[in-house]
Amino acid sequence: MDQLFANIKPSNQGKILKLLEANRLTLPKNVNLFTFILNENFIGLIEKGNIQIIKNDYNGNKTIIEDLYDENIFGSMITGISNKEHEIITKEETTIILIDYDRILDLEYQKYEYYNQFLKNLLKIITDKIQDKNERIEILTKKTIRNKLLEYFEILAKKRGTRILYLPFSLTELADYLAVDRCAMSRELKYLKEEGFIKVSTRRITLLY
Amino acid sequence: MDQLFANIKPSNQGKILKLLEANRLTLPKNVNLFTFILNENFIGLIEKGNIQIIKNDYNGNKTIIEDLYDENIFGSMITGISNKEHEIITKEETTIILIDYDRILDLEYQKYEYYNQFLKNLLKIITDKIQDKNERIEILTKKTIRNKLLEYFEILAKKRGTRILYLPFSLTELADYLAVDRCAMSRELKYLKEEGFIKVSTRRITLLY
DNA sequence: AATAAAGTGTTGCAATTGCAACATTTATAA
DNA sequence: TTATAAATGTTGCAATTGCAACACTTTATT
Repeated sequence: MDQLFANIKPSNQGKILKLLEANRLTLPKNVNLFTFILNENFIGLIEKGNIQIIKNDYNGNKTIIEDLYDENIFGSMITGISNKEHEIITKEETTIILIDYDRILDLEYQKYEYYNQFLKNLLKIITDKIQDKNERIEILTKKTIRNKLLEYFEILAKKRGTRILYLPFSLTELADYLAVDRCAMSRELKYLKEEGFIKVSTRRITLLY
Repeated sequence: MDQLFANIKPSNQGKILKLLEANRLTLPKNVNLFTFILNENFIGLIEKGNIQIIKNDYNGNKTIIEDLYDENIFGSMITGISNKEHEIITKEETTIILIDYDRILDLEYQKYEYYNQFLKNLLKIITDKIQDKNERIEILTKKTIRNKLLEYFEILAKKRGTRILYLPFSLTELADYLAVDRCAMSRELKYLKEEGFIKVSTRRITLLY
């Protein structure tokens, strides 16, 4: 909520949600959000919890497109997801706010001064999201598994400000994120360990370089 | 201009540009925009021309991050580019409008009713850009050169509504975009031709499946 | 606590890819 | 027009990767 409603008084936050006919949902673990989303274009805002946006292609390959936590945002327009090819899965109990995107772009709200601020906040959240995409592209662009891993670690280290990294997901999911074979990645991690570049214990990775 | 100023009267368009202290520049072919951009955070809007945003990594690998034409938008916040690692190169004579991004997010403009529309237009442009990123990720996620090519062709075909495709850039640049070795890609294109999947003549590719 | 399910580690092998080196064609500029 | 640069095509070979099959460990669930 923080980001989307930054510089908007709490009393006006409720008004915006009403104007937009937003719905708040709390869902248990392991459900597909598309069961609950009926609009074509929507924005979802995670109040608390964790969801993953997953694409299954015709080869049976599964790709994690996004892995999202509190205050993150997702949606058909933003993420380019559709219920035909994608799943939005809650990884734990999650509370989301659903907004009809078409209402956001509707002109009639412009008379509310706080709505302008709302749009700016939305803009900020979305540009942050583009940064994430760029990082992912940066990683996927590397030609070897080793370089993908190192780039990923580097980005994570910069974000967290430490070289002791706690992976936000399992190694299986990491392989999906990097779009490489899990076994091949496991092998490469072993080499990196043997060559003294990293130390690994469960999901904690220490960068030694 | 069209997209960014959709539903804004021409007279107000000029006012917005003035409010934002926007600069219009016309640049010759093959110059690096960073020579002209001094702000930390900026948005560039292409009125006419073609630019590429290129990243050079420490291995000397060059990656085309974006290939942009008329009415497209780019910028530090949107594209995550910085003059340390990136080049913004004009591929032909190009006219751009440069806007200080920080001014856009500044609150004092909210009293102008057309400014709200401007923000909404910006939002739309940016969400479109996310779609592009998603497509790129979709492609990079494929594990073989063949599948990357086919995914790329498929996306292009859907966009253009035809299975006769004119590539928007050279094969060398396409290899960069797909993040694969040019020679290996050339070989794979040959196989695709031999197996009757595609026909190629210069930059025209016909999908036969 | 027992059982099931999910995640991890390992490795041989075949397929795919990057790299390098070079020939040829096409585009650009003097 | 000619020289120059850029783009494209080709191919052997070594490096990297995906795949498959399996053992083992950790995490959930009843």
